[in-house]
Amino acid sequence: MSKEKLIEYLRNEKQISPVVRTAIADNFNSITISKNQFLLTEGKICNEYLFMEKGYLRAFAHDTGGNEVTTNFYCPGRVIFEVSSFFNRTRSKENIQALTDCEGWYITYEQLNSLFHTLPEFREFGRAMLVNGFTELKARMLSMITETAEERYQHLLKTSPEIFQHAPLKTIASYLGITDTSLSRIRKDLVKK
Amino acid sequence: MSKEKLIEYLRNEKQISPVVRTAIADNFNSITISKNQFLLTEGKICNEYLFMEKGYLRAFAHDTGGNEVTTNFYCPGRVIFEVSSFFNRTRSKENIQALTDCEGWYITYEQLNSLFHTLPEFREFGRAMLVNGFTELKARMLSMITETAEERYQHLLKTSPEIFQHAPLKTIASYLGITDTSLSRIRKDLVKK
DNA sequence: ACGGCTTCTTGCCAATTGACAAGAAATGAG
DNA sequence: CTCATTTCTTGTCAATTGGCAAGAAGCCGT
Repeated sequence: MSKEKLIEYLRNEKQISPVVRTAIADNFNSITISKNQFLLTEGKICNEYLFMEKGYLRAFAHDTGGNEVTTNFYCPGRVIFEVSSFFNRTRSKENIQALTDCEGWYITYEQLNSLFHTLPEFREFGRAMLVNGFTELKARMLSMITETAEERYQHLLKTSPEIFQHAPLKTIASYLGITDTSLSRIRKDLVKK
Repeated sequence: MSKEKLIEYLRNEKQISPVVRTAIADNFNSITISKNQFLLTEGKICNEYLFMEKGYLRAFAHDTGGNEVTTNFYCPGRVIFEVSSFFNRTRSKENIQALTDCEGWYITYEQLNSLFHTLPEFREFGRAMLVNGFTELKARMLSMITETAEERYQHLLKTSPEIFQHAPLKTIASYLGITDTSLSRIRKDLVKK
C-alpha cells in the first residue's frame, strides 16, 4: 500500500507545500488492524495518531451501569485518536475497536511532537483536525437536543449508510442515544410510511 | 482592573515561563460587555479570543423551528470564542450573549496568530484550550446519552449552581435538552423527595 | 406606580421511550 | 454441519416527555 492517499489527505491543508507533505508522510508508519482488534483500550494512554485508509472502527465508553455506549464511528479517510488521552497523556476512558479489517498509517505521540518541531507547517494540520472534530461534535450535540430519535436515525442513514453495513444495530442505537428496542421500532415504523 | 488574573490563568500551562506569560498578557486588551449585549452574532465571523474575568455569558443557536437552543454557559475564568468560526474564518451559526455585565481581556484573530509566531510557547496554551473544550463537550455528549434529564439537571446544579442565579430556567432547559415545562416538573418532583 | 412582557408553573392528553422478557434470525467457533 | 452466542424483533406495561393552553408571578421601562 502506497502513501498516496495519505498525501492526498494532507493536501486538504492548503498551507502545507507539496514537498513538506511528502516529508510529513515519510514519518508515518503502516499499520493493519484486524476485525474486532482494539486500537485503544480503557485505562491505556493513547499513543497513536492514526490516518485510516481502509476499514471501519468505532469508539465506545461504559456508562455507570457498565453498558457499552458508542461515542463515534470512523470511516476511511479519517484521523483517529482519543484527543484527551493523547494530548494530556492521561488514561483513556474510551475504547477504539475495529469493526472490519483496517489498513492505515500512524505516528506516535513522540513522532508527532518532533514533526511539530521540525515541520511547523504540520501544526496547522494538527489544529485543523482538532477544530474539525470539535465542530462535528458540536453539530451532533445540537442534533441530540433539537432532533427526534427518528430524525437522528434518518440523518445518519443518509450521511453514513456504510455504517449500517459494518456495525450491529444495537451499537448504532447507543450512538443515537436510544435503546436497540427503540431503534428497531423506528425502523419498523419507517417501512410502513 | 489589572491583568493579574489573566496571568494567573496562563500559569496553568506549565510550559510557559513567567516572563513569557507577562509578554503574552501584554498583548491582551481590556473589554467590558454589558448585560444582554452580544459578543458574537449569527452570520458574523468570530474575531475575539476572550478571557473573561467577571460575569456570565451563554452561547445559543437556532433550531430549524427558529427556537433558541443554549449550547453553552460561560463562567468567570474561562476562554470564550466560537472555535469553528474563529479558526476557519467562517460565519458563525451561534450567538454569544452576556447574561450579566462582564469584564475581561481579549485578543483578535490577527493578534493571536502573531502571538503564535512571536511566542511559540503560546501555541501550547491555544492547543490546551481546544483540547479542554473538546473533552468537556465529549463528557456532555456522554451524559446526554446515558443520563436521564433529572440526572443531568442535578449534575449541573451541583457543578454550576451560579448559572441558576444568572440564566432563566427556559435557557437552562434547552441546554439540558428538555423543554422548560419538563424542567419545571423535574424541579417540582425533587422538592417532594 | 402602572401596564406590558417574559418567565414559570400546572393540568390534560398524546406520543415517545425504556425496562423486561420471549422468541426468531443471524452469526461465529469448532 | 452443529451448537452456542449474539443480534434483532415484538409484546406489554410504566415512566418520561412534549405540545398546548391558562393562569400566576416576576421583571422592566416609562
